[in-house]
Amino acid sequence: MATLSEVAEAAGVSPTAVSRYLNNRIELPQATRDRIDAAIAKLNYRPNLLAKRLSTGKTEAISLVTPEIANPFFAELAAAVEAAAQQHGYAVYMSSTQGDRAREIDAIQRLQDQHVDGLIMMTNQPDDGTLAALLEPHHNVVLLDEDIPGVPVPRVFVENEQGGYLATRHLIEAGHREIAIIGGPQRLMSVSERLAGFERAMHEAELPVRPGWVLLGQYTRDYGRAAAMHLLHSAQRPTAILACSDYIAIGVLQATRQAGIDVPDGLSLVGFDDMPFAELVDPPLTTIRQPVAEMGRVAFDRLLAQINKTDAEPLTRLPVSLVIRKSVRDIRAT
Amino acid sequence: MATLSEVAEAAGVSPTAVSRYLNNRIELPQATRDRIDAAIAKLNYRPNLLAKRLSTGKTEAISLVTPEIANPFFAELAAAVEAAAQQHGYAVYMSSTQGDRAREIDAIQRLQDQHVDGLIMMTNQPDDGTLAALLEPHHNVVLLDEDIPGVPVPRVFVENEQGGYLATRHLIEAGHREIAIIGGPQRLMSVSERLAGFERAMHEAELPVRPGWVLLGQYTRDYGRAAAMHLLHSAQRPTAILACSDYIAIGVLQATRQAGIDVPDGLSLVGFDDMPFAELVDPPLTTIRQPVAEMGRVAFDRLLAQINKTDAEPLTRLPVSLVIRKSVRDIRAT
DNA sequence: ACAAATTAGTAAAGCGGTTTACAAGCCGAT
DNA sequence: ATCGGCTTGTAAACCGCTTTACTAATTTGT
Repeated sequence: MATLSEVAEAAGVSPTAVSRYLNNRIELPQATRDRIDAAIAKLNYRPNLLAKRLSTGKTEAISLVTPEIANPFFAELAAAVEAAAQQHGYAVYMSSTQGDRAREIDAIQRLQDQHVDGLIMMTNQPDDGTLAALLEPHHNVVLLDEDIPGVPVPRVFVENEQGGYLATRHLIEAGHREIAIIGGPQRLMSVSERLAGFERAMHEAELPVRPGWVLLGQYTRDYGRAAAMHLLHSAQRPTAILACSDYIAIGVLQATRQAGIDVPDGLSLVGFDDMPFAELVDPPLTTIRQPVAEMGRVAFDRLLAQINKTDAEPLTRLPVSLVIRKSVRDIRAT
Repeated sequence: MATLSEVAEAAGVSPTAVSRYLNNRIELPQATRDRIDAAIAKLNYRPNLLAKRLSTGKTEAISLVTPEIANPFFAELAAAVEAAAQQHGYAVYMSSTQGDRAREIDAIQRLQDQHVDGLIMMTNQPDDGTLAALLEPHHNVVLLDEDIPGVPVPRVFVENEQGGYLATRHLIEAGHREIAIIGGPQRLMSVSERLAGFERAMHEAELPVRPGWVLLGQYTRDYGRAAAMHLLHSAQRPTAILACSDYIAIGVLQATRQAGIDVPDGLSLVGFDDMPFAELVDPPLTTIRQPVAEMGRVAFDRLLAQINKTDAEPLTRLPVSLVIRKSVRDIRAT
């Protein structure tokens, strides 16, 4: 592997000249440039990244922390971030934390250790302050999808409240009055916001929000199934359920199957996220779509701005939209 | 950020001593060790990875190249690789190539540039020799899931032939005799192997393989739909289809819906991969399961062996299994 | 024609570790 | 008393690039 000095020698100039030429920090006459180019070609020179990094302190890499890369939602997000990063010449270092706090801390550590220039952080569990404290001294971080309160960095979220509102409105407009909501961990921002949207729509329609019909637990299929089971076996059953994630919705669907209830005829259901499988399940799921690709792109843009010390928008809210499929039945006709 | 020299000074020893102590290349008396440890703690010293990497030429990172990280199959594989890498202290750089040859080359380039210590390569399009030539000089590479012929590196594949065989046998045992197969690009190893398994089962049962019922195109939903459309509209229709991927199977399902044919009553269907959505679709898909997590783990193990110059198994074939759900109907009873 | 300004570079000091080669001090054995 | 061999280190080169500070040669302005 040829080095810069070897190239310089072959071209009859100093290493400095070659370095500066390659980094566009000097204007050289055509003749000199040709000699250098020739030397580079002849030696098949490629700059040693490791050396460059040590010298500049920049890594041209960012870290992407997701709870679980195998989850299609995060995988899509990761793909979008990676595409944006690639365009700007950044490599992406991935880590799935599996909801493990230690791994999240690890990832932040790597930022401290100059392993990467920046960090896009997604988490799916409430922070007890640990993460916030660790993140506090860093500016080159972006929070994506879910909040970690008290960290002075840009955030990229979706209009969760609006999503909850749209979904609930859709149910109400289909004639539903007995609506339950199943969501993830109560302390998660996305959950409380979606719930707020639900409540706004209910109040607007002068419908009561029954405490027993607000079930907050986990963003998982299992929780969705358990919660739905509970609802379906209680004395009074809702006619519709708003699931705060498509995973939860899938769980609900399992429960209805088990209970012998048809969706949408016996129960209407709206999901959240529009995961790739949402249109494949039976029935195809009416759900709230998040602009996943855009979230990834915007998150990277914000991070790049932070890395370059340009001021980034502190909070970006991306719009959601209702995707109507077949899991909601209009019961006004009845 | 404190440096090694500062630690050395604070501990009253030379930088060499500290470096060697930290890397377990020297035995020091307790007193000295305590002084060094105290200095490290006091200065909150963390070794600079960039410097270490330049010095040692090792990066403690590997690169994972997938066609498309948003695809759940690759995402799961990536998750498994990442988990294994994490355990051994390796970071993982991800790149999705989107089937773009230039991006694949890019990734190999990064290996050459010592960006990473090793490379796990997945591709989903036949190689014209370009990749093979680029990969040839490298030993620290592992090919996963799909072959690139002529590269002298370890490979980790599944028993594709056996998968094709199992799926076909299952259909034959359910009484099917008119079986079509829809697969990905003909030149892809996985395709030809799965086809070979199909043919073996057919021959064994003394059933003819009709050329018009072997449709090889893309591993996509769209191709699956188009191919199924074609089959369903021809004069003679198969009673069963073997789809060489679950994506293709989904496409087939779309086509049957459009054509008003019920699965499994009007047509039996077996998929391949057992993607997460396979059990969620309607009807739940009978399919061939690949041991995704194990594939990722084994691939990393092989790569690690290569990096450490221990000889790795040149070819590993992981077993597949049939997962019976509801997309195949036994027509013998008819 | 001569100073000033520009052009076309260079030498050398980092960046923060690792590693090779070498050495002082001390001990036990001869 | 001396030799060899451990123990406990150290000095300095090196990894390959970037960058600051500087200069010789050439052009421009007057």
